Amino acid sequence: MTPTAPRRRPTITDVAREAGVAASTVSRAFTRPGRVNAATRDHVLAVAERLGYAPNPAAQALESGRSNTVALVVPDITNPYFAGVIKGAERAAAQAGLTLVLADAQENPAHEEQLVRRLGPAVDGFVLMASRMPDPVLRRTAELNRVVLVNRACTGLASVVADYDDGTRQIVAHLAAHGHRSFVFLGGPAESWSGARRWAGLRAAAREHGLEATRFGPYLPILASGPAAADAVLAHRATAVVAHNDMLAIGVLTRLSARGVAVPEQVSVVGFDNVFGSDFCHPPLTTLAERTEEAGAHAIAGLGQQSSTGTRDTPARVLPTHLVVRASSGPAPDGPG
Amino acid sequence: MTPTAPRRRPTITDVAREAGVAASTVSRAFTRPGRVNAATRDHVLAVAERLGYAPNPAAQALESGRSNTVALVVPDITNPYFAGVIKGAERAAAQAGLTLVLADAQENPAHEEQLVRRLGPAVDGFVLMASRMPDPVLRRTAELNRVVLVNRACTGLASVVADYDDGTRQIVAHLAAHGHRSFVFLGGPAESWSGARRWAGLRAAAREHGLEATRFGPYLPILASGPAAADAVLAHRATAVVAHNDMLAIGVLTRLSARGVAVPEQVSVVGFDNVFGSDFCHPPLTTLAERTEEAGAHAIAGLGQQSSTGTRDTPARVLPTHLVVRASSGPAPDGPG
DNA sequence: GTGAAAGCGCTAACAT
DNA sequence: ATGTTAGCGCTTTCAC
Repeated sequence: MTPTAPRRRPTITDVAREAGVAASTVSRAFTRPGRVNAATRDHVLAVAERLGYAPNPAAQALESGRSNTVALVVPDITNPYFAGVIKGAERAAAQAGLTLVLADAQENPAHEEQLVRRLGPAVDGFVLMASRMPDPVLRRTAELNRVVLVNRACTGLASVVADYDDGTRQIVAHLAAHGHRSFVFLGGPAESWSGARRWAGLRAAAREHGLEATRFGPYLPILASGPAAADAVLAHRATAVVAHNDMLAIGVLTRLSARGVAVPEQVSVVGFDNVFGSDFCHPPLTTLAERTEEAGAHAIAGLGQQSSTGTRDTPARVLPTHLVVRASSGPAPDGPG
Repeated sequence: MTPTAPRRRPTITDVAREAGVAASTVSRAFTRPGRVNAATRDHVLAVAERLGYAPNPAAQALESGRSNTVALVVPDITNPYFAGVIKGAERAAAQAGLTLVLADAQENPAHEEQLVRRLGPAVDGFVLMASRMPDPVLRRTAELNRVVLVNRACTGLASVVADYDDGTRQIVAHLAAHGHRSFVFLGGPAESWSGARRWAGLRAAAREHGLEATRFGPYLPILASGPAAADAVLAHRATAVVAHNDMLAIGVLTRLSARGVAVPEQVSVVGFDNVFGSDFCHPPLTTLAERTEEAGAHAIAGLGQQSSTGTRDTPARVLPTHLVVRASSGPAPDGPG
């Protein structure tokens, strides 16, 4: 049997009364320890500690207009792809003395918009990860908030993006080197900005290398889309397939294995993201890795820059990508290799 | 080139002036739409919309003492194990009109404590997932905040826990049915509450079934601990191994495969958590699944209950577990099966 | 049905 | 070095 509701939180006034000083002195003891007599300060801090006092962030924010809190909005917090970005952002935020709150847009632009509206007044800025909001909404959002986009671009807004042009070139070069003459791209959601960039890059690189590229889809970028995607690949008699992301790629691997198709002997499979699991699926997946932690850290830094310089004219930051070659890709069945 | 800092946020006063009414009317138009003339209300809301006004949560919270925000603190937000809990909590929170913020304790009790202290005044309550804070700290925290624990118990505090007693019994029964006479438990961090519960349950069930149980470790519950753990298992000539969690189990699988040990022919492997990846690792992992989404939802509900009833005397809630049998476990090499 | 005024917890002038 | 005062944006009596 525990007591009832939590007891009232001590306020700065409680501490002041208990310590026999004015509220402003208590405030100073916390925020400008130098500007108060050492003895007084120690006494005040001791009383505060005893009472379990902690400054109310809401009140602080109201006064200063700054909450020292930034929000990171991701499309789906349970998608392992975002783990790296979150980690990187967390570390950078902690280092900058900022509290990071995470919010999940639940793959829903409307929900994302509502989230930003609700959180907006309470935070100092947003990192919008792979935002699905349309450009105009994004721009309107940026009028009232500091914003940095990650893996999404929108003219006039700061962003951090992966170098898909180079990354897709690496993928196509890898396939071409193994004697593949064509490949199939399994596309993700139509509204996905990164999906569009990936396909555009693949197509351009294919042209450079004289490969034929075909797009299938769209597929939901999840394991469960594997069977449909894999069956389409088999029907097309493709020797190589590049999936929108690793989840889809792993789903394809599972289906191919179930249908007795050998990977990479009969079909090579390549994914994007290098997510958790891509190294221990069967066979381990060849995939394009991004510097996700760096992206998260840069995004937070970009936010900080906007605060200090008072401008948001941060150039779009492009982060390198690199192909992680594992066992799921190899020589084309009819190729020279 | 975009403008400089975000423009000042419109306040309730701006809307009031623009709409030609008093601030209190604007407030009512939002919070008690019934108590204001329909025409006035529509006009006010239209003006608010045009100005892009959104109520400042900090100010609302300051006044009412309630923020309609709850915090979910997890030890490591990138650990796929927590994904289900997060999803469940999110859904329940949204349904209850609460904003859910996520915070990452970074596997660090001190950081967790600091987080709770900072966030405490700004939220209506905490869901503490697998908290690593010592009991006394937990109790002190609960004096100032509404708290619900998930997969952690502490007398006097509300909690939602998985039924490890029954779950471990399922695991041991499964191994016994396959003719195993003993197994090795690969333990996780010493301070892990669930780790302790898992081992206690396994030991008790082993006694019931006449199996011999040995504990190794502690190991960090991550993939990278696999080699050390697997080698220990081989040196012990064990026929079955139960790992603290799936990450460790998958790490073990990888090492066993590298060392040419057949699973499950030579060694059966069982994990805990049924995480993302346990179904597509090689071989797919037998593991004890928890109802994680339900746990998250119950935790939020528990918080709501504490608010409405004004008491925190929520009974500990025990959620069933079930063994997902996949290809990593089978008959003992020398057994009857 | 609507407006005026007070106050939530805190900080930043401005005294002293 | 410390106390006093005003005000951040909002809600809530209390008048009208």
